[in-house]
Amino acid sequence: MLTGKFPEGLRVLVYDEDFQNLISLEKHLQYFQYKVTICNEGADAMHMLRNHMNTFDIAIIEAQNSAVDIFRLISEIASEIDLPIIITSKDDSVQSVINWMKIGVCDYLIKPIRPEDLRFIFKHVVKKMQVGKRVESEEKATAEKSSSVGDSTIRNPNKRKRSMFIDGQVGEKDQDHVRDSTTKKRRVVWDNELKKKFLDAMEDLGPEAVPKKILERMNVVGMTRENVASHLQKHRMLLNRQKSHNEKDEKKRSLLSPQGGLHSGEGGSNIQFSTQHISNIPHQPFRHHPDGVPVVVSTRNLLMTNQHHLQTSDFTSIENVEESLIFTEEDAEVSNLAFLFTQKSEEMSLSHLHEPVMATTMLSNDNQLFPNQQQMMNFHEPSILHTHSFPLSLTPSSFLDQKETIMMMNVDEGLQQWLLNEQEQPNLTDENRFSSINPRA
DNA sequence: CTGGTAATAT
DNA sequence: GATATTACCA
Repeated sequence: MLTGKFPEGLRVLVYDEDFQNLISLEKHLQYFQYKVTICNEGADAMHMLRNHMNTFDIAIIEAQNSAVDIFRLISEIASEIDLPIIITSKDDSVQSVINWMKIGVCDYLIKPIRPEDLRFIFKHVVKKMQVGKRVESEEKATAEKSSSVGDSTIRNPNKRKRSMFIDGQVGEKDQDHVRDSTTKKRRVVWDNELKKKFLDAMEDLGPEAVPKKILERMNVVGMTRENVASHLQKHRMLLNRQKSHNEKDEKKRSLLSPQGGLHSGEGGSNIQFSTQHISNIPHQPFRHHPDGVPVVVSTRNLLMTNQHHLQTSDFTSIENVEESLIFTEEDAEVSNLAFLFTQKSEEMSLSHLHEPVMATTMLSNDNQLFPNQQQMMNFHEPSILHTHSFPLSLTPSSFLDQKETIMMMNVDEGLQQWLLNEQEQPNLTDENRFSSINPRA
């Protein structure tokens, strides 16, 4: 197998910070008939690998002993896409080699690199292929096993395309270069740039926006129709979620203010309880937490019950927060409250229904929660802090008539931090995502 | 064959 | 959790 002109044309991405090194590597690789792309910017290398998924068969990347970024980059690539990676480094310590091999690079070349080191780099591509082949035959075996049971519901026998190396020769006429060095398609990472292209295409196409056309308009090397379709599916689900949230907000608003005149403009900050009002309520189920900051949260069953029915499915990610924030576990509404605090701003603003709750929290607890008065004022519209804006027709007692529920919550430091930071940094950037990955020295 | 969608796998 | 893949339907 692997006859023909292999490894001629194998596509190699080379990253090295030193331009002279880069040129030298390129020259030698080309001498061995590799198709070389050079790059001396870490960010560029990352970009190429991520956004031009099926463009390379192997990557040779310089690991400067100092650059943690590179480690992160490689870790990321190694885990996200299935590409053989060779590290080049001046560091000839065993530990360094181990560290790199542990995260999945396939080889480690000590600088200075001899041309002979480069000549056989294709072996790693071959190795990957062999692994892929083995996986495939295993798959085939299990497939046969299961089909012998007679599963007539399986319509499409697995005809997935595999590496061109497998079951055949390489380097024949129309195969000017080797594609898909690995078994699987490389995973597309929809970074901001790709998302932007996608959204631009969507906008351009308007109602015509179907995977095929989006793909054309995006014009990203290596992207497939399936990739786009998958992302489109996700994109639509996001839109739906936002839409249904808005609808829910509408419902809540109408429940909050049947007469309609309650909210004054955007955000509809409507119901507020003053600390005084709350403390005047009889039968307060106050509880005390040893080291927690006591917070009185007031809400109405009417609203929360409604929300609960509509949003139960959104409560999947709150378990941890629930424990740390809330010690009144038995009440189902606790979850609703946790929800209010844990939703990302992108998905659900803290306006509408939530503001009253937040406002209550702050009012009853402003000193502890917002040691700095300025911060508190910045967090919410000042208007909601003015309990005097409370409409006469809706006195606290009228809320009590509608079944007032008071709960104690433990607001820990994490929540406070979140409250203070959320507006400034709603999301982690791509660059920060892997900040926890570090080489063990 | 292409697109949409839901379910499931990686 | 994000993407990929698959099944199935139009």
